[in-house]
Amino acid sequence: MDAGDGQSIYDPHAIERRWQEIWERERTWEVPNPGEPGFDDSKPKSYVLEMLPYPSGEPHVGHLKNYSIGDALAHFRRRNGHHVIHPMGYDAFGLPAENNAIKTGVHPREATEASIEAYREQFRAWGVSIDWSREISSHWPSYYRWTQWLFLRLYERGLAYRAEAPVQWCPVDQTVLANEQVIDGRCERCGSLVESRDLEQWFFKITEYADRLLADFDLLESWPEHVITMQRNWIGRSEGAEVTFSCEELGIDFPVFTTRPDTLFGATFFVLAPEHPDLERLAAGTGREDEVRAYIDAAARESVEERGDEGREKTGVPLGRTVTNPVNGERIPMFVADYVLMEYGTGALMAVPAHDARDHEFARRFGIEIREVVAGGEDVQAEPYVGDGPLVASGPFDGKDNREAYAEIVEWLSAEGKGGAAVNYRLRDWLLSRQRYWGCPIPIVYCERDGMVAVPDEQLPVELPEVEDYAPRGQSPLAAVADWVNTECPECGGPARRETDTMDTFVDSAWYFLRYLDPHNEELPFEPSVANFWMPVDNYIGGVEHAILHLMYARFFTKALADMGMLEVQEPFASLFTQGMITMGGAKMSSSKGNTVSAVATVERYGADTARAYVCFLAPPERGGDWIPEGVEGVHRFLVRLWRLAGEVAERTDASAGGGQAARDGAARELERKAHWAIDKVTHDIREFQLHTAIAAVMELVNDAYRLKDSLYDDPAGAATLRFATATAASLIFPFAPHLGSEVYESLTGDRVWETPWPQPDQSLLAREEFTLVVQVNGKRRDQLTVGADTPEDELLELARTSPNVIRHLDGKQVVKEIVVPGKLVNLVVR
RNA sequence: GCCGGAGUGGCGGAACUGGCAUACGCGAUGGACUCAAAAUCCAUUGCCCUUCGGGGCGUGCGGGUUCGAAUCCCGCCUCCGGCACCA
Repeated sequence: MDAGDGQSIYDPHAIERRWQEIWERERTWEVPNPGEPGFDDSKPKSYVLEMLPYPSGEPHVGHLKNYSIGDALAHFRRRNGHHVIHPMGYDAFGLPAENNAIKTGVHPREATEASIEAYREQFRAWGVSIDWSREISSHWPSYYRWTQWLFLRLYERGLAYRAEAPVQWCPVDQTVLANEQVIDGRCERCGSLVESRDLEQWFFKITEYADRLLADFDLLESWPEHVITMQRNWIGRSEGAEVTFSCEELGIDFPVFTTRPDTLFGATFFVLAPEHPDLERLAAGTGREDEVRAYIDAAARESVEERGDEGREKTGVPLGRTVTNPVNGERIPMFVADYVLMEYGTGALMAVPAHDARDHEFARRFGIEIREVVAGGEDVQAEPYVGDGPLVASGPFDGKDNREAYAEIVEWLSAEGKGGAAVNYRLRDWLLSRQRYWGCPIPIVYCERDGMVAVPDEQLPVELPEVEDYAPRGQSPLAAVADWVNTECPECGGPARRETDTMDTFVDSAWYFLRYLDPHNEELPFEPSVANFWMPVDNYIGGVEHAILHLMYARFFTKALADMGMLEVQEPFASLFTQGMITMGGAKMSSSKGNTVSAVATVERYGADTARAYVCFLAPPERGGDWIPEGVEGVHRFLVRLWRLAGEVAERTDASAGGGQAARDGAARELERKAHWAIDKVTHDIREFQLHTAIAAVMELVNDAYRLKDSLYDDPAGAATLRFATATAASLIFPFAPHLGSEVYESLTGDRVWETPWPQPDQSLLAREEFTLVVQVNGKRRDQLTVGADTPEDELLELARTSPNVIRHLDGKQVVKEIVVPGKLVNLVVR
């Protein structure tokens, strides 16, 4: 370690190993639950959580960034006197491991556990301050036992149900997908075009919570506005009316949802979705059966993307039937058309071509009447008019403003029993069953006598059996495991078959943050009193890609648990921080492009401290940033500078000398002020997640120390200040470079930095003694003067007026206005 | 199409409530050290003009408010993200 000139070389690996061993041996980051030894009632709690990783291969720089941000915050909170819980786990179930198993024959458990080991090793090598006593993994029976338990609680409450529904099917992965997992009509995982199928599936009734999921945004402390907006759009609440049209020939009522009850008199046709269950009945006896059936079949064969393409021409087939418009008794023709979605509203709609673009297009194509009922458009025959105006051709409502008429028509409908106000959501129930192996088994059996029966709690977990063949065949590979599938009915003891579908992995991750709080509980998923102490998560940190799915599912579970009396909070995550993605050469990193940066290699080359500090420094953390190899060098150089400075200061100054009382002036005063400025700045910036400027502030402090150090060594007060400034730099960089921070701090103070309270700035040193007065003439800077902070306004003005540079610009003109901003500038306005 | 977000040097970016635009880092240039190089340290670095005092222009574009605008208002342009036949 000795370079021969009395200076030791910065050897990150040796330093990092040393501190990691101490933290591991002393279990430094373990935190007790209330009532356990070491728990201190007087401390506030802080739950700092990064999204748990999906273990695949080894961690990449995105993980490094995620956990570096979270760890910085965890350290900051601890040193500010909080009990900080900072746990780690693995989202271990899921398709990639299973697809890999199909390809290689390696059991998904084996591949996953090898990967978990790689992650664990990296987290240790990075020096992340994790409470390892709380580690969990979603594929452990001790974890998924409680996933199943929670499923059963939801089942009991009718929040988990089985139903046949048109679902989105991925033909490659041979499984259904949740609505949220279909991106642009393609499977989120494999990219293949998604098909529609009618299947019996398990759902969670998240729609029952739609209103609360919207309303409770108000309870959040700090979430990015755009994430809230995305969720709000996803839930897609629409207010409108339900209106019943009836087909008198067959005696069937067809309620429809509309957001425009004011245009009811303009309905000139009626459309059903191709999946509508009444189509067969409607077509029967009209002579159009074949044509209708052919259309339905064609629609079913189409991919979701093809069908959803907005640009394509409208298609449809007349049904040869009519329904009656309740407001005017008019009989209008019925059609089946694929622009109507079965999943939204009632799967049927009233078409008002004059005032809706889609209906307009369809009407033009099929030669249906386009009847204007809201005046104000140019020519509704050519272009639909969607704006406001007085009603026309609307019977008793003629001449009324359409918005006014809206309310009156809804009232009329409800008085007549023909409908009323209604709300609809874009949000669909959460389809959670998957026809795949590597997931949490659904704890249900089917008995010939008793039908669908829940597995009793004491028989949980329903363990995932071993299989030889993971290939999906349209049903779960579990269906082939005869001695697992065939079981006894818990009610009658008779023969029964197990549910062979497994759960979507998003179920596993919808509650994991609660299991961390009480990970060894064998009676319950968590003890409510313990959870109520730690919850909510104070800071949740992760990628924006989870802005909708995971976050909404976790919110839903939290609300359901609150309704069961197991939680007091309504929202799991008080503050959310979404980090931006690190790119390489401006492009997303991917192994196929060959532009990935290995976190492991970076840590091996520069040490964890450099790698961690760099990912926090390269850009504002919420924004993405491009990985620049020279930038890593720059941060490394800074850490080396701090290291060398500390070595020199430790050697040339005396720890006992100086104290804090000696009078400081000149350079010592300047450096002392800078140190307090840095404390203030870093404290503020960490709170604001401005980690890059926090690190920049420490860089400034170190730069100033370098600039001033040679003038400080000879004087005891100066030497003490230099020592203080260097130790302060170590203390402030500790959240980002914990090993170096610990090492330098200890060498200068003999103390462990993480046991040292976060420094407080001396307010009296933050106030400036003098400042640079900017003098402007007509808003243009003409001079700058260094003046005392307490200089009175009239003196500032006088200084400004007499500045030679200013006089040059005043020359003969008349000063019409003088503006003085204390502590900043003087502006003379001349004419 | 609808809903968000962002445009600042050669590059990543900074600027708390309108008050020195470009902190910090990268890159570049010059110098010191060295036989030399690397490393390190020091200096310079928005563009244009300059008699070296300084002057002009500069935060996507065009207007406006103000003593003063990167910041506020109006109208555009571009890029990124989300949703997208949701009645």
